[in-house]
Amino acid sequence: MTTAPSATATRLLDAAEARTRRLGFNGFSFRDLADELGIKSASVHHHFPTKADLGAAMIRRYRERILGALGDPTAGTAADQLAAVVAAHRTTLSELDALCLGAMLGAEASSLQDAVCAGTRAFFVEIVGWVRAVLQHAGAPEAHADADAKRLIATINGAMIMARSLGDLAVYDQAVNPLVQSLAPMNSR
Amino acid sequence: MTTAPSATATRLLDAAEARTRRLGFNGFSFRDLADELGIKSASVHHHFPTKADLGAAMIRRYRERILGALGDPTAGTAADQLAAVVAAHRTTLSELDALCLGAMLGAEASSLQDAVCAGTRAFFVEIVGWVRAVLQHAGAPEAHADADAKRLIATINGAMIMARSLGDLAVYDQAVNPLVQSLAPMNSR
DNA sequence: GTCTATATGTCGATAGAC
DNA sequence: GTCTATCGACATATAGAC
Repeated sequence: MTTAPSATATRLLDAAEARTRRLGFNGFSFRDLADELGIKSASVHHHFPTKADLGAAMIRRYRERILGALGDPTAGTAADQLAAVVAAHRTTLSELDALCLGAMLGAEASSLQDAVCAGTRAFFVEIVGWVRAVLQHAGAPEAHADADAKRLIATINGAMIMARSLGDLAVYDQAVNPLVQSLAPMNSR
Repeated sequence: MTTAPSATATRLLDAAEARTRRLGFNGFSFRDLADELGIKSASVHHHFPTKADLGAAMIRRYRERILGALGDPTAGTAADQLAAVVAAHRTTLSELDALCLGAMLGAEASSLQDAVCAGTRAFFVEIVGWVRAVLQHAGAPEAHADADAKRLIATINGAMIMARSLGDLAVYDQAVNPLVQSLAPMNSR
Protein backbone atom coordinates (compact mmCIF):
# COMPACT_ATOMS: atom_id res chain seq x y z
CA MET A 1 0.00 0.00 0.00
CA THR A 2 1.32 3.39 -0.97
CA THR A 3 1.41 6.45 1.23
CA ALA A 4 -1.92 8.22 1.64
CA PRO A 5 -1.92 11.49 -0.37
CA SER A 6 -2.36 14.74 1.50
CA ALA A 7 -5.59 16.68 1.22
CA THR A 8 -3.93 19.22 -1.07
CA ALA A 9 -2.50 16.51 -3.30
CA THR A 10 -5.98 15.02 -3.60
CA ARG A 11 -7.48 18.37 -4.52
CA LEU A 12 -4.72 18.88 -7.10
CA LEU A 13 -5.46 15.50 -8.63
CA ASP A 14 -9.16 16.36 -8.72
CA ALA A 15 -8.47 19.65 -10.48
CA ALA A 16 -5.97 18.11 -12.90
CA GLU A 17 -8.30 15.26 -13.79
CA ALA A 18 -11.26 17.54 -14.43
CA ARG A 19 -9.16 19.85 -16.61
CA THR A 20 -7.52 17.01 -18.51
CA ARG A 21 -10.86 15.39 -19.26
CA ARG A 22 -12.28 18.66 -20.58
CA LEU A 23 -9.26 20.39 -22.13
CA GLY A 24 -6.58 17.76 -22.52
CA PHE A 25 -3.33 17.29 -20.61
CA ASN A 26 -1.72 20.03 -22.74
CA GLY A 27 -4.66 22.34 -22.04
CA PHE A 28 -3.79 23.49 -18.53
CA SER A 29 -0.78 24.54 -16.48
CA PHE A 30 0.45 24.22 -12.91
CA ARG A 31 -0.56 27.84 -12.46
CA ASP A 32 -4.14 27.02 -13.47
CA LEU A 33 -4.31 24.33 -10.79
CA ALA A 34 -2.70 26.61 -8.22
CA ASP A 35 -5.18 29.41 -8.94
CA GLU A 36 -8.09 27.00 -8.57
CA LEU A 37 -6.86 25.92 -5.14
CA GLY A 38 -5.77 29.39 -4.03
CA ILE A 39 -2.09 28.48 -3.74
CA LYS A 40 1.04 29.19 -5.80
CA SER A 41 2.48 27.07 -8.57
CA ALA A 42 5.64 26.43 -6.54
CA SER A 43 3.44 24.64 -4.03
CA VAL A 44 2.09 22.41 -6.77
CA HIS A 45 5.65 21.38 -7.56
CA HIS A 46 6.08 20.42 -3.92
CA HIS A 47 3.37 17.75 -4.32
CA PHE A 48 4.21 16.76 -7.91
CA PRO A 49 7.78 17.70 -8.89
CA THR A 50 7.07 17.53 -12.62
CA LYS A 51 3.96 17.53 -14.78
CA ALA A 52 4.78 13.96 -15.77
CA ASP A 53 4.62 12.97 -12.09
CA LEU A 54 1.20 14.59 -11.87
CA GLY A 55 -0.01 12.84 -15.01
CA ALA A 56 1.20 9.45 -13.85
CA ALA A 57 -0.43 9.85 -10.42
CA MET A 58 -3.63 11.06 -12.06
CA ILE A 59 -4.07 8.07 -14.36
CA ARG A 60 -3.00 5.67 -11.59
CA ARG A 61 -5.72 6.99 -9.29
CA TYR A 62 -8.26 6.95 -12.12
CA ARG A 63 -7.54 3.29 -12.85
CA GLU A 64 -7.99 2.30 -9.23
CA ARG A 65 -11.18 4.30 -8.84
CA ILE A 66 -12.88 3.14 -12.04
CA LEU A 67 -11.97 -0.52 -11.69
CA GLY A 68 -12.98 -0.40 -8.04
CA ALA A 69 -16.35 1.14 -8.93
CA LEU A 70 -17.00 -1.48 -11.61
CA GLY A 71 -16.51 -4.20 -9.03
CA ASP A 72 -16.90 -7.91 -9.55
CA PRO A 73 -17.65 -8.65 -13.22
CA THR A 74 -19.39 -11.88 -12.26
CA ALA A 75 -21.89 -10.16 -9.95
CA GLY A 76 -25.37 -9.40 -11.27
CA THR A 77 -26.54 -9.77 -14.86
CA ALA A 78 -24.42 -8.82 -17.85
CA ALA A 79 -27.19 -6.48 -18.99
CA ASP A 80 -27.08 -4.59 -15.71
CA GLN A 81 -23.28 -4.46 -15.63
CA LEU A 82 -22.97 -3.10 -19.16
CA ALA A 83 -25.81 -0.66 -18.63
CA ALA A 84 -23.97 0.71 -15.61
CA VAL A 85 -20.80 1.34 -17.63
CA VAL A 86 -22.73 3.03 -20.40
CA ALA A 87 -24.67 5.18 -17.93
CA ALA A 88 -21.53 6.23 -16.06
CA HIS A 89 -19.87 7.53 -19.22
CA ARG A 90 -23.08 9.25 -20.25
CA THR A 91 -23.25 11.08 -16.93
CA THR A 92 -19.70 12.45 -17.15
CA LEU A 93 -20.53 13.66 -20.64
CA SER A 94 -23.79 15.37 -19.74
CA GLU A 95 -22.86 16.72 -16.30
CA LEU A 96 -19.13 17.42 -16.58
CA ASP A 97 -18.72 17.94 -20.34
CA ALA A 98 -15.81 15.54 -19.90
CA LEU A 99 -14.37 12.57 -21.74
CA CYS A 100 -13.01 9.41 -20.18
CA LEU A 101 -9.50 10.19 -18.94
CA GLY A 102 -8.16 7.20 -20.85
CA ALA A 103 -9.65 8.42 -24.12
CA MET A 104 -8.25 11.94 -23.74
CA LEU A 105 -4.76 10.75 -22.78
CA GLY A 106 -4.93 8.12 -25.51
CA ALA A 107 -5.68 10.78 -28.11
CA GLU A 108 -2.78 12.93 -26.89
CA ALA A 109 -0.48 9.96 -26.29
CA SER A 110 2.18 10.90 -28.83
CA SER A 111 2.85 14.19 -27.06
CA LEU A 112 2.86 12.75 -23.53
CA GLN A 113 5.55 11.29 -21.31
CA ASP A 114 6.14 7.55 -21.19
CA ALA A 115 4.85 7.08 -17.64
CA VAL A 116 1.51 8.65 -18.58
CA CYS A 117 1.20 6.53 -21.72
CA ALA A 118 1.96 3.38 -19.75
CA GLY A 119 -0.83 4.18 -17.31
CA THR A 120 -3.24 4.85 -20.15
CA ARG A 121 -2.34 1.55 -21.77
CA ALA A 122 -2.90 -0.27 -18.48
CA PHE A 123 -6.28 1.41 -18.09
CA PHE A 124 -7.51 0.16 -21.45
CA VAL A 125 -6.22 -3.35 -20.73
CA GLU A 126 -8.08 -3.36 -17.43
CA ILE A 127 -11.42 -1.98 -18.56
CA VAL A 128 -11.50 -4.18 -21.65
CA GLY A 129 -10.64 -7.12 -19.43
CA TRP A 130 -13.53 -6.26 -17.12
CA VAL A 131 -16.07 -6.10 -19.96
CA ARG A 132 -14.68 -9.33 -21.42
CA ALA A 133 -15.12 -11.03 -18.05
CA VAL A 134 -18.71 -9.82 -17.89
CA LEU A 135 -19.45 -11.23 -21.33
CA GLN A 136 -17.67 -14.51 -20.67
CA HIS A 137 -19.57 -14.95 -17.43
CA ALA A 138 -22.75 -14.50 -19.46
CA GLY A 139 -21.70 -17.41 -21.62
CA ALA A 140 -19.89 -15.78 -24.54
CA PRO A 141 -16.91 -17.66 -25.95
CA GLU A 142 -13.59 -15.98 -25.18
CA ALA A 143 -12.73 -14.76 -28.68
CA HIS A 144 -16.14 -13.18 -29.16
CA ALA A 145 -16.12 -11.68 -25.69
CA ASP A 146 -12.70 -10.12 -26.30
CA ALA A 147 -13.63 -8.45 -29.60
CA ASP A 148 -17.01 -7.36 -28.25
CA ALA A 149 -15.38 -5.81 -25.19
CA LYS A 150 -12.95 -3.83 -27.33
CA ARG A 151 -15.79 -2.72 -29.57
CA LEU A 152 -17.93 -1.56 -26.66
CA ILE A 153 -15.16 0.55 -25.11
CA ALA A 154 -14.17 1.93 -28.51
CA THR A 155 -17.76 2.84 -29.37
CA ILE A 156 -18.41 4.49 -26.01
CA ASN A 157 -15.32 6.69 -26.29
CA GLY A 158 -15.82 7.59 -29.93
CA ALA A 159 -19.45 8.40 -29.23
CA MET A 160 -18.48 10.68 -26.34
CA ILE A 161 -16.13 12.67 -28.56
CA MET A 162 -18.69 12.95 -31.33
CA ALA A 163 -21.63 13.77 -29.08
CA ARG A 164 -19.67 16.47 -27.28
CA SER A 165 -18.42 17.97 -30.53
CA LEU A 166 -21.93 18.00 -31.99
CA GLY A 167 -23.43 19.27 -28.76
CA ASP A 168 -26.03 16.51 -28.91
CA LEU A 169 -26.23 13.92 -26.16
CA ALA A 170 -28.63 11.85 -28.28
CA VAL A 171 -25.70 10.99 -30.55
CA TYR A 172 -24.20 9.05 -27.66
CA ASP A 173 -27.39 7.10 -27.11
CA GLN A 174 -27.90 6.36 -30.79
CA ALA A 175 -24.37 5.07 -31.20
CA VAL A 176 -24.12 3.07 -27.99
CA ASN A 177 -27.52 1.72 -27.04
CA PRO A 178 -28.15 -0.71 -29.93
CA LEU A 179 -24.71 -2.20 -29.37
CA VAL A 180 -25.40 -2.81 -25.70
CA GLN A 181 -28.73 -4.39 -26.59
CA SER A 182 -27.04 -6.79 -28.97
CA LEU A 183 -24.33 -7.69 -26.44
CA ALA A 184 -26.58 -8.17 -23.44
CA PRO A 185 -30.02 -9.45 -24.38
CA MET A 186 -32.51 -9.54 -21.54
CA ASN A 187 -32.17 -13.27 -21.10
CA SER A 188 -28.40 -13.21 -20.51
CA ARG A 189 -26.99 -14.28 -17.20
CA MET B 1 -14.41 29.33 -55.41
CA THR B 2 -11.85 30.60 -52.97
CA THR B 3 -8.34 31.77 -53.84
CA ALA B 4 -5.86 29.00 -54.50
CA PRO B 5 -3.42 28.71 -51.59
CA SER B 6 0.28 29.29 -52.26
CA ALA B 7 2.70 26.38 -52.27
CA THR B 8 4.04 27.41 -48.87
CA ALA B 9 0.56 27.68 -47.41
CA THR B 10 -0.18 24.17 -48.65
CA ARG B 11 3.02 22.82 -47.11
CA LEU B 12 2.15 24.56 -43.84
CA LEU B 13 -1.30 22.98 -43.84
CA ASP B 14 0.28 19.59 -44.55
CA ALA B 15 2.69 19.97 -41.64
CA ALA B 16 0.03 21.31 -39.30
CA GLU B 17 -2.40 18.52 -40.14
CA ALA B 18 0.18 15.77 -39.64
CA ARG B 19 1.26 17.23 -36.30
CA THR B 20 -2.30 17.80 -35.10
CA ARG B 21 -3.32 14.26 -35.95
CA ARG B 22 -0.35 12.82 -34.07
CA LEU B 23 0.18 15.29 -31.20
CA GLY B 24 -2.97 17.36 -30.98
CA PHE B 25 -3.55 21.01 -31.90
CA ASN B 26 -1.96 22.07 -28.61
CA GLY B 27 1.04 19.82 -29.27
CA PHE B 28 2.96 21.98 -31.76
CA SER B 29 3.88 25.62 -32.36
CA PHE B 30 4.36 27.95 -35.30
CA ARG B 31 8.10 27.53 -34.76
CA ASP B 32 7.78 23.77 -35.20
CA LEU B 33 6.08 24.27 -38.55
CA ALA B 34 8.60 26.92 -39.60
CA ASP B 35 11.54 24.65 -38.72
CA GLU B 36 10.03 21.81 -40.73
CA LEU B 37 9.76 24.03 -43.80
CA GLY B 38 13.06 25.80 -43.26
CA ILE B 39 11.52 29.23 -42.76
CA LYS B 40 10.90 31.51 -39.77
CA SER B 41 7.81 31.67 -37.61
CA ALA B 42 7.14 35.24 -38.74
CA SER B 43 6.65 33.84 -42.23
CA VAL B 44 4.06 31.40 -40.95
CA HIS B 45 2.11 34.34 -39.56
CA HIS B 46 2.17 35.89 -43.03
CA HIS B 47 0.14 32.92 -44.35
CA PHE B 48 -1.99 32.35 -41.26
CA PRO B 49 -2.17 35.45 -39.02
CA THR B 50 -3.24 33.48 -35.94
CA LYS B 51 -3.20 29.84 -34.94
CA ALA B 52 -6.98 29.87 -35.02
CA ASP B 53 -6.81 30.89 -38.69
CA LEU B 54 -4.50 27.96 -39.34
CA GLY B 55 -6.78 25.56 -37.49
CA ALA B 56 -9.87 26.73 -39.33
CA ALA B 57 -8.16 26.44 -42.73
CA MET B 58 -6.82 23.01 -41.78
CA ILE B 59 -10.18 21.50 -40.88
CA ARG B 60 -11.84 23.18 -43.87
CA ARG B 61 -9.35 21.61 -46.26
CA TYR B 62 -9.68 18.25 -44.49
CA ARG B 63 -13.45 18.26 -44.88
CA GLU B 64 -13.23 19.01 -48.59
CA ARG B 65 -10.55 16.37 -49.18
CA ILE B 66 -12.21 13.56 -47.22
CA LEU B 67 -15.70 14.14 -48.53
CA GLY B 68 -14.32 14.47 -52.04
CA ALA B 69 -12.42 11.20 -51.68
CA LEU B 70 -15.49 9.39 -50.39
CA GLY B 71 -17.39 10.44 -53.48
CA ASP B 72 -20.92 9.51 -54.43
CA PRO B 73 -22.52 7.47 -51.62
CA THR B 74 -24.87 5.84 -54.11
CA ALA B 75 -22.06 4.49 -56.29
CA GLY B 76 -21.01 0.84 -55.87
CA THR B 77 -22.13 -1.52 -53.14
CA ALA B 78 -22.57 -0.48 -49.52
CA ALA B 79 -20.14 -3.21 -48.51
CA ASP B 80 -17.42 -1.76 -50.74
CA GLN B 81 -18.10 1.82 -49.66
CA LEU B 82 -17.95 1.04 -45.95
CA ALA B 83 -14.89 -1.17 -46.41
CA ALA B 84 -13.13 1.74 -48.10
CA VAL B 85 -13.82 4.07 -45.16
CA VAL B 86 -12.64 1.47 -42.65
CA ALA B 87 -9.49 0.76 -44.68
CA ALA B 88 -8.63 4.44 -45.08
CA HIS B 89 -8.72 5.03 -41.34
CA ARG B 90 -6.72 1.86 -40.75
CA THR B 91 -4.01 3.05 -43.12
CA THR B 92 -3.56 6.42 -41.43
CA LEU B 93 -3.26 4.58 -38.14
CA SER B 94 -0.69 2.03 -39.31
CA GLU B 95 1.36 4.25 -41.62
CA LEU B 96 1.12 7.69 -40.05
CA ASP B 97 0.43 6.84 -36.40
CA ALA B 98 -2.30 9.44 -36.77
CA LEU B 99 -5.92 9.84 -35.74
CA CYS B 100 -8.70 11.30 -37.83
CA LEU B 101 -8.37 15.09 -37.64
CA GLY B 102 -12.00 15.36 -36.56
CA ALA B 103 -11.49 12.97 -33.67
CA MET B 104 -8.40 14.78 -32.39
CA LEU B 105 -9.98 18.23 -32.64
CA GLY B 106 -13.19 16.84 -31.16
CA ALA B 107 -11.31 15.53 -28.14
CA GLU B 108 -9.57 18.88 -27.64
CA ALA B 109 -12.65 20.92 -28.52
CA SER B 110 -13.08 22.64 -25.16
CA SER B 111 -9.63 24.21 -25.43
CA LEU B 112 -9.95 25.28 -29.07
CA GLN B 113 -11.24 28.42 -30.77
CA ASP B 114 -14.83 28.59 -31.98
CA ALA B 115 -13.97 28.56 -35.69
CA VAL B 116 -12.05 25.30 -35.29
CA CYS B 117 -14.87 23.71 -33.30
CA ALA B 118 -17.39 24.76 -35.92
CA GLY B 119 -15.36 23.08 -38.65
CA THR B 120 -15.03 19.93 -36.57
CA ARG B 121 -18.77 19.87 -36.02
CA ALA B 122 -19.39 20.27 -39.75
CA PHE B 123 -16.99 17.44 -40.50
CA PHE B 124 -18.87 15.01 -38.28
CA VAL B 125 -22.20 16.07 -39.75
CA GLU B 126 -20.87 15.48 -43.25
CA ILE B 127 -19.18 12.14 -42.74
CA VAL B 128 -22.12 10.75 -40.76
CA GLY B 129 -24.40 12.00 -43.53
CA TRP B 130 -22.31 10.20 -46.13
CA VAL B 131 -22.45 6.87 -44.27
CA ARG B 132 -26.17 7.33 -43.69
CA ALA B 133 -26.68 7.90 -47.41
CA VAL B 134 -24.73 4.72 -48.17
CA LEU B 135 -26.89 2.70 -45.81
CA GLN B 136 -30.13 4.24 -47.02
CA HIS B 137 -29.19 3.53 -50.61
CA ALA B 138 -28.67 -0.09 -49.56
CA GLY B 139 -32.25 -0.16 -48.33
CA ALA B 140 -31.96 0.69 -44.65
CA PRO B 141 -34.78 2.79 -43.19
CA GLU B 142 -33.70 6.34 -42.32
CA ALA B 143 -33.77 6.05 -38.53
CA HIS B 144 -31.71 2.88 -38.55
CA ALA B 145 -29.29 4.26 -41.12
CA ASP B 146 -28.74 7.39 -39.03
CA ALA B 147 -27.97 5.57 -35.78
CA ASP B 148 -25.82 3.00 -37.59
CA ALA B 149 -23.84 5.72 -39.31
CA LYS B 150 -23.15 7.47 -36.02
CA ARG B 151 -22.16 4.16 -34.45
CA LEU B 152 -19.76 3.30 -37.26
CA ILE B 153 -17.94 6.64 -37.11
CA ALA B 154 -17.84 6.53 -33.31
CA THR B 155 -16.48 3.00 -33.29
CA ILE B 156 -13.83 3.72 -35.89
CA ASN B 157 -12.53 6.74 -33.99
CA GLY B 158 -12.64 5.12 -30.57
CA ALA B 159 -10.91 2.05 -31.98
CA MET B 160 -8.14 4.20 -33.49
CA ILE B 161 -7.43 5.84 -30.13
CA MET B 162 -7.44 2.52 -28.30
CA ALA B 163 -5.39 0.64 -30.88
CA ARG B 164 -2.75 3.38 -30.99
CA SER B 165 -2.58 3.58 -27.22
CA LEU B 166 -2.21 -0.18 -26.92
CA GLY B 167 0.23 -0.33 -29.83
CA ASP B 168 -1.84 -3.11 -31.38
CA LEU B 169 -3.40 -2.62 -34.77
CA ALA B 170 -5.43 -5.81 -34.30
CA VAL B 171 -7.52 -3.96 -31.73
CA TYR B 172 -8.82 -1.75 -34.54
CA ASP B 173 -9.80 -4.75 -36.64
CA GLN B 174 -11.44 -6.58 -33.75
CA ALA B 175 -13.52 -3.56 -32.80
CA VAL B 176 -14.51 -2.43 -36.27
CA ASN B 177 -14.76 -5.42 -38.60
CA PRO B 178 -17.72 -7.27 -37.03
CA LEU B 179 -19.68 -4.02 -37.05
CA VAL B 180 -19.04 -3.46 -40.73
CA GLN B 181 -20.06 -7.04 -41.47
CA SER B 182 -23.34 -6.55 -39.68
CA LEU B 183 -24.02 -3.24 -41.45
CA ALA B 184 -23.12 -4.35 -44.97
CA PRO B 185 -23.81 -8.01 -45.57
CA MET B 186 -22.51 -9.34 -48.87
CA ASN B 187 -25.93 -9.30 -50.47
CA SER B 188 -26.54 -5.59 -49.86
CA ARG B 189 -26.90 -3.24 -52.79
C1' DG C 1 7.10 36.31 -49.21
C1' DT C 2 10.74 36.12 -46.17
C1' DC C 3 13.64 38.09 -42.99
C1' DT C 4 15.54 40.30 -38.24
C1' DA C 5 14.20 41.99 -34.19
C1' DT C 6 11.25 42.47 -30.64
C1' DA C 7 7.10 42.73 -27.57
C1' DT C 8 4.53 40.42 -24.18
C1' DG C 9 3.08 36.70 -21.89
C1' DT C 10 3.22 31.88 -20.13
C1' DC C 11 5.47 27.66 -19.47
C1' DG C 12 7.79 24.13 -16.31
C1' DA C 13 10.92 24.19 -12.82
C1' DT C 14 14.16 25.63 -8.85
C1' DA C 15 16.33 28.13 -4.70
C1' DG C 16 15.76 29.48 -0.42
C1' DA C 17 13.07 32.04 3.38
C1' DC C 18 9.36 31.32 6.64
C1' DG D 1 3.69 22.99 3.14
C1' DT D 2 3.56 27.42 1.41
C1' DC D 3 5.60 31.45 0.06
C1' DT D 4 8.53 35.14 -2.92
C1' DA D 5 11.51 35.56 -6.42
C1' DT D 6 13.53 34.12 -10.31
C1' DC D 7 15.39 31.42 -14.27
C1' DG D 8 15.65 30.09 -19.12
C1' DA D 9 12.87 28.48 -22.60
C1' DC D 10 9.12 28.86 -25.43
C1' DA D 11 4.48 30.61 -26.79
C1' DT D 12 1.70 33.79 -30.04
C1' DA D 13 2.04 37.77 -32.35
C1' DT D 14 3.71 42.33 -34.57
C1' DA D 15 6.73 46.09 -36.90
C1' DG D 16 9.32 47.18 -40.43
C1' DA D 17 13.44 46.27 -43.68
C1' DC D 18 14.57 43.81 -47.92
